[in-house]
Amino acid sequence: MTQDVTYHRRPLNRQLIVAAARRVADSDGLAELTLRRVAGELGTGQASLYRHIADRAELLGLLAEDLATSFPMPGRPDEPGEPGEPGESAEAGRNGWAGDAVVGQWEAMYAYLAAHPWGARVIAEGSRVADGAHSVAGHNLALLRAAGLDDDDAVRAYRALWHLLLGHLLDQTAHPATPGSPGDFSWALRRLVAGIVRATDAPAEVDS
Amino acid sequence: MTQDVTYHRRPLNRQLIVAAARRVADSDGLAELTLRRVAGELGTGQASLYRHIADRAELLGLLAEDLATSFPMPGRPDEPGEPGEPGESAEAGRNGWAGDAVVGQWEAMYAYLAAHPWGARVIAEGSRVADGAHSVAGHNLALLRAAGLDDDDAVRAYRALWHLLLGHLLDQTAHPATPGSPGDFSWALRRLVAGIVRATDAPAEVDS
DNA sequence: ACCTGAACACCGTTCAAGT
DNA sequence: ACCTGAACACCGTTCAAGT
Repeated sequence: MTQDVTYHRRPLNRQLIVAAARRVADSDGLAELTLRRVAGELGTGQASLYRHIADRAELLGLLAEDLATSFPMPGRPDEPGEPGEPGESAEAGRNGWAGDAVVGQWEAMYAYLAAHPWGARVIAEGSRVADGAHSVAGHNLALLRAAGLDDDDAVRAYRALWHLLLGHLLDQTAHPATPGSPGDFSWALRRLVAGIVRATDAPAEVDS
Repeated sequence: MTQDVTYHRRPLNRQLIVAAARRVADSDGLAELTLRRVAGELGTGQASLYRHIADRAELLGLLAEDLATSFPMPGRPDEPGEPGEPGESAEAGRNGWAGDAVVGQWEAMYAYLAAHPWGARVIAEGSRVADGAHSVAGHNLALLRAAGLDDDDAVRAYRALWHLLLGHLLDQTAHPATPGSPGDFSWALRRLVAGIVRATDAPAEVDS
């Protein structure tokens, strides 16, 4: 029982490279994520990495995809969400307002990405939208359609929510000492969702 | 007609360095903005720059501040806004809805920053919020208070609008080929402003 | 006193030489 | 056939040597 996992050598596939890169980014930040460092983490030379990845940009893209595949979806049964307090997230979507599920989903995404400060930057810089984000994108579009949006508006709303999240996270990692940021995103998120959802079912309220 | 301006040499103050950096960023992008390139643009050695700036991060900060000082404020008299079509921006704020002025202001800011793709990145990465942004920040807070928000909510709303703008611009520069992005920001902006403004004066509407 | 060419310590990437 | 040490072309930054 000396070891079984931590002594990965030989095969050196993309999985191992991405895992090592994620380890470096989580522990020491994106600035320390150099190919030399990743190669050293795997006990190999830096040139060996180029047999499995095209360049550093592709590695960052794989990292973004790796992160995106495990986005939380607290509304769904088999998804973890926040392990500590599932009550708050589960409550969203049961109440009357159609936007609650959307708010809960994006608060979970915020908490998830806030735990990986490099994530927002990698996704923002990624030349391609992570394909692994398809499942969470589909889930979000379904939530938005359930709130009364048509297909076009659901896509626009998804992008708007994503941009708000991205801007908040990037500003946060750049200025970590700013006061009251955790609640700030929640405040903004609820206003944006309110503006989106009310715009679709409000016309009857306003016109009559 | 040989030249009269383009031949700056000798003094080499911060102003000239920032202007040269801005020229490089505008023409060739942020990736080409190296200290060697800026020094070459000014006809001097790269080491000479360090007598006027501490390091590259400070230069980017000065660049962000330079950009922030000339943010458009279309509602105010002596501010340029969009030189081509002042009618659209001036119209905002005259109509009944209190959010129109806010929407017009942020659409002008979007147009301004979209013309300088490096701007959003430089501001996002800047270790300090550009001090030159104080005037536009004050203007925005005034507009938000005029829309009925108290001081705390005005600050939160300003941050939320800024994050939405930042996320939109960064996503746009990363994926330039995305369809329908110009209208997308306007769509999201109007929903966010609606959610912010209605949340303050809506209670009377909902309760009664 | 002030400026700056050359050097230093990195980085991503490539390639000829190893097995 | 597959891997990799050493080299290449950059980068930001520093410093001793110039004027």
